[in-house]
Amino acid sequence: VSLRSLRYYEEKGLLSPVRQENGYREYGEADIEKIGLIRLYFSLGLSVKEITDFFSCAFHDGTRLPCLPNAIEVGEKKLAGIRRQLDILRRAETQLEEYIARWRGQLEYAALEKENGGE
Amino acid sequence: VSLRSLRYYEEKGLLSPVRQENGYREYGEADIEKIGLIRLYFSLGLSVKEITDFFSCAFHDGTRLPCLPNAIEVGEKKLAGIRRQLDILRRAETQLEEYIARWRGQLEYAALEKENGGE
DNA sequence: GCGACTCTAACGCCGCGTCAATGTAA
DNA sequence: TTTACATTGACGCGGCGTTAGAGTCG
Repeated sequence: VSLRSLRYYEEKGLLSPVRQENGYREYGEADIEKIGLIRLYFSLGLSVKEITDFFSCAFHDGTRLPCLPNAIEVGEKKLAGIRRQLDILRRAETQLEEYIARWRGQLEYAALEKENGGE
Repeated sequence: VSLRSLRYYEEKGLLSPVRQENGYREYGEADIEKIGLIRLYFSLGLSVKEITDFFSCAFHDGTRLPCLPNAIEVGEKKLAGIRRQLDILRRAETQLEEYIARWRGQLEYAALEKENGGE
């Protein structure tokens, strides 16, 4: 986790580490844990706002049940987005494979042409 | 293709449509073709710079063969990147599926608790 | 007083979306 | 004149990388 990322999370209100007298940040265990969650959520494709929503959900006086339907909804939207992205990437993969194969073919053909032309 | 995109391509030197007397842009057939290529390359995950490289390759006095190895190299790197991204997304997909399933479970459990507690 | 660390503040990236202000065509 | 186009210019997004200038610790 880069320094800049931590700064960013804090700037966005996702994180609020305690400050020492000098102004230096002190990351407690809870912060570390939270950072892990943040990274996880980011890796799932969530945005800052969605993550803050999740957090405000999770830490609102223990009763996080009313948030569950919302979480499920957001999660499903994200899932749909991920699947769309997967589709796109898979298509790009096969396309690119074809292109590369074609280029290789052109290279070989050019090599042959050179050989025969050099005779 | 949005107007802004065309402006952007032009701004980046990917495109240079002829101007009419009034200053209006005129997109010829070659431009249209080029736009298609640009979109294709973008969809394959290439950056502006890589696309310009490809173009300077393709239009450098007909002999584009010396560019092929380069193109293949770039292509393979992109392919590797795409595959990494696919991996990440696939993981995110299953993770998210698990999370959602768990949330659903919690919801059901909560509903049952309420029923029983109400008795 | 030096080097290794920290801090804040700010700009840059990329592929555009989205205004605002102005000019031109029909 | 209105109205529907076109133009340039600028800011905004998101998740940071990176630099600059100043402070702080050992």
